[in-house]
Amino acid sequence: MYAMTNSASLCAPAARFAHILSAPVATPVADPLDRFGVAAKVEKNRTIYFEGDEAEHCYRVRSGTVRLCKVTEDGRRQIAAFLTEGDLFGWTDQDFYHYSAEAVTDVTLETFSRARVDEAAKSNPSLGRRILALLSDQLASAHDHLLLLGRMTAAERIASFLLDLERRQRNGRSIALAMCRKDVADYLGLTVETVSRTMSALKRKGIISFAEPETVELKQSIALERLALAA
Amino acid sequence: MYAMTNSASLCAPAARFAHILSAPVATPVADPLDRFGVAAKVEKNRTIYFEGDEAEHCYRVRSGTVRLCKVTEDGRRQIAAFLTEGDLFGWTDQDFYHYSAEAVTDVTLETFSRARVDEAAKSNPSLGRRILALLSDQLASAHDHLLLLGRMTAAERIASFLLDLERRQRNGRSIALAMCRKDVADYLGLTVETVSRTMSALKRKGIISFAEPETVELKQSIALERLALAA
DNA sequence: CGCCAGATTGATACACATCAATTCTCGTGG
DNA sequence: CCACGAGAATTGATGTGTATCAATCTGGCG
Repeated sequence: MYAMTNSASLCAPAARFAHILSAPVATPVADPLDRFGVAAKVEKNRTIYFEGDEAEHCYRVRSGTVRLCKVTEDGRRQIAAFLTEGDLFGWTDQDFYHYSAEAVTDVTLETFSRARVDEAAKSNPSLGRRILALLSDQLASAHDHLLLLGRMTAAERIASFLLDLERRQRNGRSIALAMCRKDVADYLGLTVETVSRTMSALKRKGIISFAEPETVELKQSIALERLALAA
Repeated sequence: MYAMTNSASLCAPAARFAHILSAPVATPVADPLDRFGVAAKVEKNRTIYFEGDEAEHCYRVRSGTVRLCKVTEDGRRQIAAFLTEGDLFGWTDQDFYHYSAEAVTDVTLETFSRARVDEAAKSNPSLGRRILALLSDQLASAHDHLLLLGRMTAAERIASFLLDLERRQRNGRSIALAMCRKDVADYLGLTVETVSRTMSALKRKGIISFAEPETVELKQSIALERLALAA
């Protein structure tokens, strides 16, 4: 286990995975990736790689949550995705990462050298396909996210977000938010205050409930779905 | 050649990166795609395929402009990308298209059967690479677009949009807008009125100029770039 | 206990949306 | 050639959703 705690460039291409926390990626049979992943740990709020770093590695999340984001000179931030167990990121075809990757919580990762992956893909076409499918999924999620940011109201954004989280973590009725309100806001293109107010409003209406900010229960998924009616 | 097969967001930085994974960059020789494309024409404002349709074909734009978009039940629309000559689209790995493709102008296309492409990719690994690079570029553009929609003001959005168009069509100083104001608005997450007002304001300040709505000249690119300072 | 960061709540401001006229462009037919 | 109509673009008046500014409130931790 190497502590990658000292930020700098640990590199991996900016790959934007499923919308939020994804779960799929089940690894039924021998996953070709299982062979050359190198484990790494990253502490909460450390940067895994910076936008613009040379893209030398790709990653898979073992545990914890990762965010992919961009920041403007004047500090505005947009989060493109939250990644969780099983999610791949950094799988770009370009020379430099297009997005920064940061640990939302303490995280354990598997890292893959691009050169090695590239090599492996030559002899194993199914690996190439796998990466293709990955990028394709990420692109689809990004497109949904565009609609959300360009055309949805605050309530609709929150509703979609919560439903998305629920879909990805099938732990009964209650959802664990690994990220703080600011992260949610930067993912949804809102401010913390608006996120907070909107969630309070949903709570007041009995559509959701929560005692601490990081554990939310969906009381009326139907109502939420009605709100999130998009696409 | 298709230096920018890329499509997604117009606010993306020019593709100035060489490829790592892929074959030597500048090999504009015999494109494997040239072999099995079937020509097709689509009239202005016709739909090429609908979101949710089975994804049976992939396309390359020969001439004209195509838009990729999503529409909600209540008619809100988000355009994810405008595509022009040389751009590829519809190259998903999923069974169904996740957005619609429509002709902004009269368009000529080359269509490729997915089955055939899949077949060809098996024997020709460089084709697989090519598609990978394509998706990777589209993803990068989509990420830029997320930042634009989530965190930029109307003026910044317009500025990025115009600069992006300029970058893509190197025809001297003046830019031809193939799309109407509504399309621009739906791409930028604004209303027609705001697009119109913002462009008028830029014109009043002498930063851009135009006699007809569809031909814009950038008088002070520097000022525009200052506005679009994002990323 | 007291500090501090994160979350919530309140008061107010503002950027953009909405509603509503014009104006402009262009195609069509008298 | 001009009147006419229709759709697109522009401009104006007004509304509103969310941002901004500013207090509290809360829970974890030294």
